Amino acid sequence: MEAQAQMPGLVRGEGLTAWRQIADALIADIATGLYTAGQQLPSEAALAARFAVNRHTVRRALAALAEGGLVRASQGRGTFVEAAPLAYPIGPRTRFSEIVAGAGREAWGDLLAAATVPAGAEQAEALALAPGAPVLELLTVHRADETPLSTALTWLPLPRFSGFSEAYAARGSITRAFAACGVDDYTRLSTRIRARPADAQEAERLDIAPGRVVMVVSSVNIDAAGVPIQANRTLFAADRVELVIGG
Amino acid sequence: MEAQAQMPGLVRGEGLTAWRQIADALIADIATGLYTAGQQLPSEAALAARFAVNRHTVRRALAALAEGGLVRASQGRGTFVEAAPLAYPIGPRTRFSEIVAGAGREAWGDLLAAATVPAGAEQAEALALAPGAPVLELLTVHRADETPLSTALTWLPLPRFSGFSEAYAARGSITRAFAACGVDDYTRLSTRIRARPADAQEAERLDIAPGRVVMVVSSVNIDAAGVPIQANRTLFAADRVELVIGG
DNA sequence: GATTATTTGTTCGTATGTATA
DNA sequence: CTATACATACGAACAAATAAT
Repeated sequence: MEAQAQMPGLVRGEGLTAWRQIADALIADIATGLYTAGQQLPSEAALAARFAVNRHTVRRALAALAEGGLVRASQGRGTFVEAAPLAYPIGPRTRFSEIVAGAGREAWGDLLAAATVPAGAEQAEALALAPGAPVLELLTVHRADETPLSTALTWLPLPRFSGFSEAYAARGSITRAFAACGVDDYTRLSTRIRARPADAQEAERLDIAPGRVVMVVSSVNIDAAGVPIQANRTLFAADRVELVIGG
Repeated sequence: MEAQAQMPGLVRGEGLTAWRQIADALIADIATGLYTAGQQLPSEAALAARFAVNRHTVRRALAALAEGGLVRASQGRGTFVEAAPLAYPIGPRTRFSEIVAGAGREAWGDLLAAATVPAGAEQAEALALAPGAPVLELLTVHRADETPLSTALTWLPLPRFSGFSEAYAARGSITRAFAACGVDDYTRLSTRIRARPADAQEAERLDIAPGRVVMVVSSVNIDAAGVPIQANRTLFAADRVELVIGG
């Protein structure tokens, strides 16, 4: 055993594991701004050389950072510093597009699928419909500057919102699609929040690793007359969003 | 093809998939109390026989229930009904003891540790103190009928709340401890919600497996005069609690 | 479009130290 | 004291995705 102290600050055999010290060093580098949000870290090979350890040891340290949502690895591209989580106010007038735009980022929603389905028990109750009544089900992904923040399943009562899919696909915003359907204003009636690991499909839609945590926000929106117009189950990537109430 | 309608209510080839109908039937069974929390469901084979479908179809239905947190499968043991999460309203007058009591369960908070520490940057800002000013730091666990629902780190400005630890330990409630310190009313100023896996210590305090998801709720409480009296970081076991806003 | 280089992801194998039964 | 399990670390090779040529 020799040549163990080639990297300043990396002390071997003193209780602190090598990967933990490397992780701390990288955390400090990010905190001090040496690496900034969106920036690519040096390759695993380069970091292994810098700290004079095996590439596996660097990978263990990077895994710890990824666990905390600080960085994200992308096969074939590199490892990148994640942006600080976006503060997402939840209230009676929650609007994804306005929140993202207010943070200086560009908002867009992609329509992945649309189908007419009979309302399940939960959706029927939320929308005050008979169970089995036809509703429009939309699967969407919502991005801020190309980064997916959330994915949602949305149910809309159907005779009324038959043209919603096309309006949403063209405008990329629930608010604007509602406006195109004659709904100028709407408010949030109720919100319920849970959290759990993402399954494989959800993870792919949000561009996160399977098993990472998502916050599940179930809500109901009503129009100015108090009629329920939208039941919603939105999954937020917990690493990228912080829900804010009041304040 | 024959013998496809042995189970009442299961209609094939009518838009509703078989697995969706089976899922709805099981949801109804759980809702009506046929299967109760903690109880083991019939085996997949038994359910396949009951609905006259292949076991794969039952598995698809059970996967949908597990997705929603209604049941949990355990390899080699069986599939069990999960306890319904406690609806936990988050608002300006959030009181743990009242919420739990309102659900017909007994609330109690245990004080695990108390210490006088210098305020960190975050706590100092929340409490409008100078960084490093002495604050009382409490580590608590909150139970409903012996089941831990949450664990919290609480910071209180110190000249004012020197007797808080003893008051809390004796009364098992933040609200009652505040009353003992002369604070008759307080309201929640702001709330921020994140979610992540629990580490080993947190998991032990909440009596959950390490890595299970916790919702991290950071809040600030103010007294009737608008003075910040408490900064708080509460971890909820995501399987046991559903946060509710408005409605 | 095809090729090549770069980068992360995965899986072997080996060795060592540490905590536990 | 021994045996077992687990975590840590190094080495090598290959697979898979991406970017540049």
